[in-house]
Amino acid sequence: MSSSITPEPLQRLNVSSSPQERFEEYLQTRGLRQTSQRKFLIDAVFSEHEHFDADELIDRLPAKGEDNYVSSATVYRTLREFVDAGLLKSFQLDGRTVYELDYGYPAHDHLYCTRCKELFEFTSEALVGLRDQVASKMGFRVSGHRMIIQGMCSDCITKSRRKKRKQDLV
Amino acid sequence: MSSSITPEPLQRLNVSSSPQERFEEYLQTRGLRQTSQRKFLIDAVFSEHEHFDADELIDRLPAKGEDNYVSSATVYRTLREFVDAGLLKSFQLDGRTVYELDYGYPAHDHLYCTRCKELFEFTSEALVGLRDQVASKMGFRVSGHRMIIQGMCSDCITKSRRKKRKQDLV
DNA sequence: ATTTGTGCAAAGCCTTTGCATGGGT
DNA sequence: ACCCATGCAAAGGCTTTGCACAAAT
Repeated sequence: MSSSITPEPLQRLNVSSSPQERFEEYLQTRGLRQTSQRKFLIDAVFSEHEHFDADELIDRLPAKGEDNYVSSATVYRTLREFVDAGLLKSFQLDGRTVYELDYGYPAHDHLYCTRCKELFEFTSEALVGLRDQVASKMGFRVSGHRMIIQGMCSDCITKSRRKKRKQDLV
Repeated sequence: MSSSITPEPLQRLNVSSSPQERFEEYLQTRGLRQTSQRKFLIDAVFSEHEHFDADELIDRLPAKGEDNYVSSATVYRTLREFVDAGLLKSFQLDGRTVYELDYGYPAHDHLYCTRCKELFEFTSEALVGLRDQVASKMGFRVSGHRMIIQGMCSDCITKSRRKKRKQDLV
């Protein structure tokens, strides 16, 4: 029961095909095309598993004039496709759209530190059980959920204590 | 245990002062002013307890030229103050900011029907317990949370079945 | 050859803000 | 009299879109 909460970093799951392969399949079944931009973006996105928004992604991509430059419009369009294809998940935080890897990673929820703005992940089977119990009581057919716990992470608790001590000395 | 989920409509709690009184207090302690617009808006907002966004609120307020007209800028500014004052809560849904009554109402979470776009409320003590348990494992100091269960409400399930049956007949 | 994708710039949507005027205290 | 609040219009931040050209099938 208490082991149902997993604060450890999430591991990639064993999945039969890579994100690249899965996206190819997605494109082919809909008569869409494989382009250099799409290939480049999928590699860029899956090269690290942080949370990011469109702007952050654009910042770490080649700038205009450099090789492999991709316009922002295409980045936005492609991020949507990745979500459609089940490669990424997206949600809203502080007004912007945040993306995270979905394909190949276990379902999880988030803790959000309102001081350092960092997102932490956790998994809890009990939460999913509770969700389904609530939904069934309400006659709902569940398709998903979004749980974000807001607060202050341990690092920030420490830092804010230090800061407060300093202030108290003045 | 099973009684910890409350799908029934939320009731107003007994609170010593009205939203109006509480807002007056809030304004006075900060040297802010009571204006006709603020009074009018607080009445408009607390006259029904639905979820709404700025646009929906503006739509049901008097139009430009009519009595008690309030500019959109003031509506936006005032909604923020209501949140600061603890009268309203706000959260993001599908990109827009949704407001709901907070002062005088018990804490709760939401089910969101992605078909009819309606929000339903539920309360669950177990969810709060789980939240605190997760947070403490992660060294977090909790300040709040946001849980939204997405899916299809019972009405929409019925409707979509009917629709499907019709389609099948064609 | 056909049809989708891309880049560019413009527009959209929701919300905030600068500024001059109006109104509480 | 002071200074906060309002209305207006303009600007902001993020995202989408129309269009002409480029590229994939």
